[in-house]
Amino acid sequence: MIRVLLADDEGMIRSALAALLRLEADIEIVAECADGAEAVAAAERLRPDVCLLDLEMPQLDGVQVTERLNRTVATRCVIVTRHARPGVLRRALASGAAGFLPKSRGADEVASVIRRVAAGGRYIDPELAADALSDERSPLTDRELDVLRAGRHGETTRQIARTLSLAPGTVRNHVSAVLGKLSVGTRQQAVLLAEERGWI
Amino acid sequence: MIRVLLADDEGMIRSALAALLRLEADIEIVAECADGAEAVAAAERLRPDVCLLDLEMPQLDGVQVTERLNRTVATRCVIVTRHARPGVLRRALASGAAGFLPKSRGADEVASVIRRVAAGGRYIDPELAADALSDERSPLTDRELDVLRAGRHGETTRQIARTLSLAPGTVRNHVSAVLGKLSVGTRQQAVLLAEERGWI
DNA sequence: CTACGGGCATGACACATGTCATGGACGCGG
DNA sequence: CCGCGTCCATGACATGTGTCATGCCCGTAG
Repeated sequence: MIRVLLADDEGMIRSALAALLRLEADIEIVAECADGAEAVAAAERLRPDVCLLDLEMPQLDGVQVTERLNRTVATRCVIVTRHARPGVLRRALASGAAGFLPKSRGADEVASVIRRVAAGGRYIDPELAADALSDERSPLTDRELDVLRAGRHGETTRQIARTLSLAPGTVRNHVSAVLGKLSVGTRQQAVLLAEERGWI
Repeated sequence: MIRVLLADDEGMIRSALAALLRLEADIEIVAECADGAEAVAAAERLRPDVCLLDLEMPQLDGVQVTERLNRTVATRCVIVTRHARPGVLRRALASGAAGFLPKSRGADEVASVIRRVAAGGRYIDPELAADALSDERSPLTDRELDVLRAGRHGETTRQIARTLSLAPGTVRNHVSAVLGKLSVGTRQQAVLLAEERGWI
């Protein structure tokens, strides 16, 4: 019997997957969690064999949950996400995830991925793995990413400067470098692109 | 037997719901669609009793699909969405939807909503309906919303002006009015807020 | 009719933003 | 050691953006 923890902030998909997985004879759902913090707590208490984690969750995202659990519990994590990009996959694997499944795939694949991972194997969505091989890593420097993150929600230059303890001019310079590298004209477009590609 | 069309661009939730609904004795899934255009075409061909439509879809969103179908086919539409806000609910009802269900609700409610709607009733998520009664309508004028939409992805003032055939100064004026009404400092924050509330 | 108010459009002005050239810190290979 | 390249930080300058006062159009109340 494979003991599975399920975490997804979207109630409908969480309960739908739970209902489907309960139909499988060899799978037992031991917990359903709505956010990352809850998932960590439940996993440490219940020690499931496999954790199926949504990437986008409040408190802690799937990658952060995987990082924590890899330190404390002998469980294998599968990360599931809407936005499946090479950059996201890279982050997921770096965190120690044993599996990566885009939500564009059918629900019927979930059970087989869980079985494979529980047996000690890994599962990476094949199509996405191919993309990730043709490696297009972020051309941005660490500092440039910092600035982009700090300005993600339309914060003004001055606010970003204060957040990072920089002169406003420096922030503008970094932003300018980013715009040049990404060939876009405004911050907001740069943010959208970087989010799209999983760089921030 | 209730004949149901299912449309959602996210494969996993679409197939999961389909699998669950197939377990219901009185429900038959006659089509699964991955975008709005496909949903319209299938609905016009198959004439299902109920259409379960995701709001966020490529091509046509759930509201647009509902509008079209209400002109051509005798079917009842239920709109399902992640971002359940009063503004979104209002748009959905205006388009003629018979039901509105946030994705935060459990998958087990879906079947009962379908039955109720198929029987000629309506279903509105109770919690959200309460919010919508404490009517917080958009304080923005039509033109201001146009400008906001045109600048949604970080377009420059000049581009927005060209899109709407306006002088750049006019665009700036509308933007300024929006920022004032929403009490925010930048366009991007205004866009985020308006998207949040379902105004654009 | 006329006065009034709201939405739309515009231009002038102050300020924030993006661009550019420059300099310092650090690591690497000749 | 020295030159080279990269990243980070900064200030001056041009351009774009937000604010404001103004005028037009139109529907409505007096």
